Amino acid sequence: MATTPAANRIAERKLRDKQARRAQIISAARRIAELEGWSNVTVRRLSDEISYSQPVLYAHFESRQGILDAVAVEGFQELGLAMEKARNRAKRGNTIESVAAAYLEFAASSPALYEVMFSLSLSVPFDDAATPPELRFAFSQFLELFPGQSSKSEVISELFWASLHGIAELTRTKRFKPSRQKERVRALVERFAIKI
Amino acid sequence: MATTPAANRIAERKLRDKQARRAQIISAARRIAELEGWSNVTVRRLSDEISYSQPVLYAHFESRQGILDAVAVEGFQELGLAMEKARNRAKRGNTIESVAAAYLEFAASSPALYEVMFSLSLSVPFDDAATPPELRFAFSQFLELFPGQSSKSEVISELFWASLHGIAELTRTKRFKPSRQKERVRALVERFAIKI
DNA sequence: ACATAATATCTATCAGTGCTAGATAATCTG
DNA sequence: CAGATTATCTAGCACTGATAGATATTATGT
Repeated sequence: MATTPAANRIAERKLRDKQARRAQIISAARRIAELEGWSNVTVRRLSDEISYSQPVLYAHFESRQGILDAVAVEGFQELGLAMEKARNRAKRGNTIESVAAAYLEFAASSPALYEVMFSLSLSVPFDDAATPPELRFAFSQFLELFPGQSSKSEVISELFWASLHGIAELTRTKRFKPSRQKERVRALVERFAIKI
Repeated sequence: MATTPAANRIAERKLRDKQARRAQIISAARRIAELEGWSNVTVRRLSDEISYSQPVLYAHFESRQGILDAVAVEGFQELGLAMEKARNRAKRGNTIESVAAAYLEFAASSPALYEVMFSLSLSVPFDDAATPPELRFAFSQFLELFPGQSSKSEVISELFWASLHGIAELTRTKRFKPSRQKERVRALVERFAIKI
């Protein structure tokens, strides 16, 4: 029953291959979504992209939705990192503006990614044991902006997130003219930088 | 070639029937969406509901999306009316809070309707000649809240709308606990009632 | 009143979707 | 090297939105 070293190396290689293929699927889904919309991200299309037959995808993901979820989680990780970077880079006093700009820049530059991050409603709840750490990490960047132990600072963080999300979403769905985005951010920062 | 009065009455009755059927379709779509989600609003299901064959729906709407659009437009009309009512009912000084509460109440009580109103992105653009008046009417309620001729008040209106939309959306997708909604609204109103 | 034109509606079908069962090929294990 | 396990494929199901062509119903001109 003792697994030989050779067998170990083989098993490892297989695992690597599997993970690589998983990454390929996610990356293809993301690329197609960004170029042609999520409705064109079909299981058949994805299996074509990775040159495997259709059922192979179900060895990596439970369902089509599972693929979208994986893309979304990747998106939350990237968004969190972008915000963290913006916070660290900012000069004293305008961290809020810096993070706001980074958030909206992320949403604008990857609209399909942003879309899937917030349309996977029921499958990935937030305040739950099953909430992906990537999602928590992203939200923690907001909490850092409004330090304080009270539940009040948490409410402010949520509100700031909501405002940014609203701007991003109304821009993405063509309700807002992109031209006035700077004015919007300025007005937003004005209202959140002050102590009330 | 002169159409007789009888023929006129018949034509009118036919028109009435057609409009009634159109209303039936929209109402069925809305009901099913609210109870079972938009993915269960299929053309076949709708044709069942009105006891006609499937292709009949295409005499009323160009496509399935056209049905969703019609539901969304109806939603904007109702949202605008709800906000107008809240504004008129409010005591002097807390119109902003009153409208905010009405907005979130609308979104919470008809989540599927709210969803379709903001997910029909490209098919109904905002700042366009083809923007439905119902959509303009709803947004005009925000403009009334922040009177002033300058473009600044328009930016504030947009920002307020965005904040409410963000709250509504993050609540709908289970990112926010509904229990703290009152605190959020209070913090939001604080930030928008003041003059900066 | 009746043949003809126009309208309303249906049945049947298309191509495409997510997903799965069952068969086959490739690989590992004792 | 035989037997078990794993990887992969082909073929199919039930469903979707949408449309073509046939059929029934209604209106119109003489």
